[in-house]
Amino acid sequence: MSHTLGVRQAQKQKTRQALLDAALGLLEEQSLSSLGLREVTREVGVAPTAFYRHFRSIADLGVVLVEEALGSLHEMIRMVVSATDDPDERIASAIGLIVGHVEAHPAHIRFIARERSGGVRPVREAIRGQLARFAEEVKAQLVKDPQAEAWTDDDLSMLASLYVDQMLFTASLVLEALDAPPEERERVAHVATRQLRLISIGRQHWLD
Amino acid sequence: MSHTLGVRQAQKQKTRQALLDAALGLLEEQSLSSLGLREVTREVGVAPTAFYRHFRSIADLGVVLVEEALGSLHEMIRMVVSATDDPDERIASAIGLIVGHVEAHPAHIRFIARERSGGVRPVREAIRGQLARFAEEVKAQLVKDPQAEAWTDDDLSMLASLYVDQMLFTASLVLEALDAPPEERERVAHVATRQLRLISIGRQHWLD
DNA sequence: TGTACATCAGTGAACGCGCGTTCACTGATGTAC
DNA sequence: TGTACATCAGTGAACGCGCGTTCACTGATGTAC
Repeated sequence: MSHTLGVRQAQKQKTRQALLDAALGLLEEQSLSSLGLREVTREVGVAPTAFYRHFRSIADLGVVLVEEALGSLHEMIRMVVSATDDPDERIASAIGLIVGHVEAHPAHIRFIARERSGGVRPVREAIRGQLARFAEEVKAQLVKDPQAEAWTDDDLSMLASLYVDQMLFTASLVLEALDAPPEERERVAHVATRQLRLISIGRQHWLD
Repeated sequence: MSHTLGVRQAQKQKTRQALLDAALGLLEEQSLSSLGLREVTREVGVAPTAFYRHFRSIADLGVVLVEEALGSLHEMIRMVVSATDDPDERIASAIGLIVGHVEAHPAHIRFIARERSGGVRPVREAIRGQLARFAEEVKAQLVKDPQAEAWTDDDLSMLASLYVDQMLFTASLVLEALDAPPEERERVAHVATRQLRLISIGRQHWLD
């Protein structure tokens, strides 16, 4: 068990992860630019100075959180796009995956939605970069679809980024309704489904 | 000239507006939750305590900024929706209006995009409320369209909120490209145009 | 028009507080022989 | 296996600083007669 990591390294990793988790928890109620280093260490129960053994600054920690949060999203997007061929089934499965993902990682989604245009530049840029990578990935999937044969490269990029943004937007809708009564949550899922369907219909008739 | 407002009231309004303008300027580089009261008064050149003659807190000032920023957006959305009948012309005019608006009020747009999911609850809620009002307004316009006759009420609401979100999203795309070279700005406008067109096509075939 | 008093936007000193960062330290873990 | 030394994650005291908020104030503007 300890043949890969010494006790010391393992403990260090544990503290580092505790700092990340504490920060993410505190960010449910505030944004990164107002999060204090002492707040985070207090939550974890270590001295403020211990922070510097792991991160240069709060902004630095924020960039790591971006990677953590979007790593899990990555996996979800792959599943969404590689679903069945029938458009309505694909949409239903996408909504289901998004709802499941938001329920499993609400704090990650909130963090990304909030800091995407937040006040900390390196974090904003890390998010933008990752979302661009997602769009490329989605585009690579779209290319495989026979429906896409006659599409220009630019139009495929446009469609891919529209999908990525719509997905993130749907995720924040779902997030807002997380603590709402079930009928409100169903309404949100229903609206999101039809928004995706409208985009899907536009896609089918794009070349008419 | 002073039959409606005394010299004292006029001066007070001027200081108040200066505080709002200074705050908006400072918010180009940070988010509301990290903006300090002393920062704002320093920028204006008044004593920190003067702030309290106009606002209870920074969050309070933020809510006023929301009204100011979305007041001007209001007007723009009305113009966008009430454009000509031809879909492509309508889209071109919408993009033109959005670009013009972003160029005229970049700080307002940045503020709304940033604080829409930012860390200050009352501000977030003020924005959400105003955007819901926009969606209703757009829906009222959509109802007048003969194309919409057979649409259900729910689907019209869905389409209206999709339009509002897409418009805000387009505005933030344009904002990001504001200082970019002209070819990048054209590319953004082009992508935004085709995204709106795809939605428009989906709308035309919704009932097929 | 002139005078006497009331209002109130903006002032400036003072406060207690929590912040980020520095520094020399400690003591458990790791390594070499 | 045992010993002697090196490493380094986490500590705790100390610092200077800017923050939000309080308070009694000042002096120009407003009002009543």
